[in-house]
Amino acid sequence: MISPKPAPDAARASEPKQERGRLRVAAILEAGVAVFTEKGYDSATMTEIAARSGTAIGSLYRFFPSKESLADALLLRYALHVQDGLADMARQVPDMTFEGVADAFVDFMLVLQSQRSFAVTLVDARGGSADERTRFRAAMRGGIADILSKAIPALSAAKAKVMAVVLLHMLKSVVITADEEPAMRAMLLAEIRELVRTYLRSAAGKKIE
Amino acid sequence: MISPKPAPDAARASEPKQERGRLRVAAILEAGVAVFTEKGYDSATMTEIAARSGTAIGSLYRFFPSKESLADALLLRYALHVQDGLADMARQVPDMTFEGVADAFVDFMLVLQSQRSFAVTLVDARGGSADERTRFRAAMRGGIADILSKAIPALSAAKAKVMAVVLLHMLKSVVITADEEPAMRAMLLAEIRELVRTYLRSAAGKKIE
Amino acid sequence: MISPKPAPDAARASEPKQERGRLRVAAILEAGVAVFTEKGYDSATMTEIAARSGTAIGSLYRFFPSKESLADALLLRYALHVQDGLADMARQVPDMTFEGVADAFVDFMLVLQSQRSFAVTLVDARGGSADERTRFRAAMRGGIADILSKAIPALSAAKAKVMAVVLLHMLKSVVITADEEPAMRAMLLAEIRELVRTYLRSAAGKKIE
Amino acid sequence: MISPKPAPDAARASEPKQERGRLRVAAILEAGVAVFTEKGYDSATMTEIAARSGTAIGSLYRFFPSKESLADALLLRYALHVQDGLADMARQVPDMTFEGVADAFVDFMLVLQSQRSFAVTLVDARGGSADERTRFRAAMRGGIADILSKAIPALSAAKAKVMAVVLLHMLKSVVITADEEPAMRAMLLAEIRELVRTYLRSAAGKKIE
DNA sequence: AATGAATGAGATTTCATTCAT
DNA sequence: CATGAATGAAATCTCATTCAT
Repeated sequence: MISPKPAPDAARASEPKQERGRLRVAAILEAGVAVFTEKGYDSATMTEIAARSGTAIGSLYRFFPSKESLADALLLRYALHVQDGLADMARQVPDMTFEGVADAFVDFMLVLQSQRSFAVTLVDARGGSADERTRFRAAMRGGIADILSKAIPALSAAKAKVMAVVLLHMLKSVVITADEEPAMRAMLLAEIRELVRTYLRSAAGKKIE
Repeated sequence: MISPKPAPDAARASEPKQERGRLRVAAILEAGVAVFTEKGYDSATMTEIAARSGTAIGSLYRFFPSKESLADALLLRYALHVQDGLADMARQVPDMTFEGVADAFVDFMLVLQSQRSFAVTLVDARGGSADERTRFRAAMRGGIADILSKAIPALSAAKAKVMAVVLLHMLKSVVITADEEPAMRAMLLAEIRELVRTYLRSAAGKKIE
Repeated sequence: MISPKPAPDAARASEPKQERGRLRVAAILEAGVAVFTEKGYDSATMTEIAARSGTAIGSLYRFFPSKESLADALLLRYALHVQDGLADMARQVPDMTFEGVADAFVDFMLVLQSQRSFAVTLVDARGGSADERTRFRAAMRGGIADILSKAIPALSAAKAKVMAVVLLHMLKSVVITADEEPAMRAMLLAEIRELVRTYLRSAAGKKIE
Repeated sequence: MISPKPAPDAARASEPKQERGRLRVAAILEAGVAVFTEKGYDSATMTEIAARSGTAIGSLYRFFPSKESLADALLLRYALHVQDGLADMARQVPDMTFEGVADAFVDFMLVLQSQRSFAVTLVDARGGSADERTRFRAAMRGGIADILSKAIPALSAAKAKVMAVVLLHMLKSVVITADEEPAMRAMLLAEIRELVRTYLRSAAGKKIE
């Protein structure tokens, strides 16, 4: 993340260039999301990403010196976005019931996926460097474990971590329901929602009582 | 990497008519599983599969006239194997408790995955023809729904189908635990096992009481 | 050797936008003429055309995204050239005798063939798309019929068309004489010239007297 | 041409084998004609020829050790057939008018082509060895020149040879008309027939009077 | 002798990446 | 800096021909 604040009254001479660059990068990232999502990492081509973002291939490579680096950047951006969301959620947990937390998890995935489901593609397939993928996974798990700890104070750190992994996997199914027929999808979401509630409840029950 | 489109072709060009041919095909299938698992569908290359199975590239194409046909054949073989396993399980359900059924599901996935986890790769990514993938998914869902219906007779067919989808997704996490460190893996498996039990129990409870 | 089917594509992927590109394309076209002429469509290889034009194979495919598209482009270029020549000839017909017209036809073929005799190869064999070949043939026939109508005004349109087909075929022999020994070739050309004259004369005579 | 006459009362023990071989070869030749005609020399595959003739690929190679040798054999067989026909024609020439001879030429091509038009493919393209092709052409030219000499006794040998080349080329158009629509084809054949008559007549006139 | 499995050079085509303009 | 032409390794697939059974 490049800090976006120049001195407010600095000379504007070089500003437009930077501004243009930022727009260009944004366009590339959007195109990258679109193409990776549609085609998968391997079948996506840098040429198409360049074309869709209205960028010359040479310019694309100026900003992202390799296909992998572009995937990494997308993953990072997505990770930050997810972390934000999870942090928000963590702050609201104290005022929520188990059911509320469970629903919040499912809703959170629904929001994410409506924005970009490509993360599944990139994280679960081989997009980007293994490092970046690992980091991303760790961040998500950490965020979820944190929320779980807050929602169920009796939980040990270890248990929270284990539950986070399982919960994260369960939540992925939310994204996958997008491929189902609408009627089926509705039933699936209801079922998943119920299962997450059950999961949290039972975890709390076991530990608490 | 988009491959030059092959005409839609049968899963297999010609059944081998000699013993030699059968051995060759077996070797190719094993190598196919290995390479698809390691690299994913797109990144796997026919050249590598040929090399690993000690087969000349031309011979590989004699039996599997396209990359897609090889993926389809693997998927089909795996599907048959899974169906067998689920059918076996269905027969034993009458004598089992909920806990027993839940454990059987998890154990079943453990057995499968120790054999070949590539199905996840091939089914969830873009391996093989969409048809074959759809058929495979339907078969798995059907088999699981069947077992659920037998284990919880009060279940409606529709509810069983929905649960099968959710359960199948949960069980996939069993395969994925293979990437975790041994200690973590053990804890995850225990957790998943418990969750599956909880899921079955709550489904039964809701319908029954 | 059947090539993996390409999607039907435009004759040219992208017009070159720089001077360099234009030179490259010219070099490729020349090499294409040479190789197609020597080897025929099927036996000609893109690799050889690239090598002979001093072009990397990837660059060749940048301009002509398939072997067929290259053949089509060559055919089109040749067709335009031929149409020009026939149009020129049509303009001069009013001032010519039958003998003059006959000789002009033969000379026209001699000029064409000294430039590139590959068209016979590409049109009569299976070069390029069937569409392009058909269009080419129609253009040639039309041009010749036009001249015949002008040279022999009494000719019906239908008769002119039939004669054009026959005449065109006869004129092809001019190209083929290139393979004969010089002495033989001279005699053949004289003979063909005489035959074409006879043909025109007899067509005129029949209709006129 | 293998002489087909064994001693009439020789032991029959080995006969069936030879007989089988002859049938096999005949089947291969027919399949060869069909496939070469449909696909052209390059695109025809030995595998398809083997399949269509009900022969194992290994057996095909026992009789014809290369694709070229098969093409040569076909060409040779065709040449003999053509020579026979031309020899027949030569014998009948003394009793014929110019018009009769001209028509006989055209009819002869019609008969040939209805049998196998593949010769054009094989001779004009690159099928078989250059040697065989040259020999074939020479034979046809010789046969035609011979007939011309008989039909027009005043013709010098050299002139007959030249005329044979031109005439042969003209006659090829008969074969090519097969691709035209029926109505057009009829008109073309009539036109060609007339042109051949005119050619012979003018040749006779010039030399005689 | 017959069969068909096996071979591997070579063809077309793609695409990440570099580099001249 | 931007542009897009150029590069070439590598992938998929074919087929004439050989060789083990």
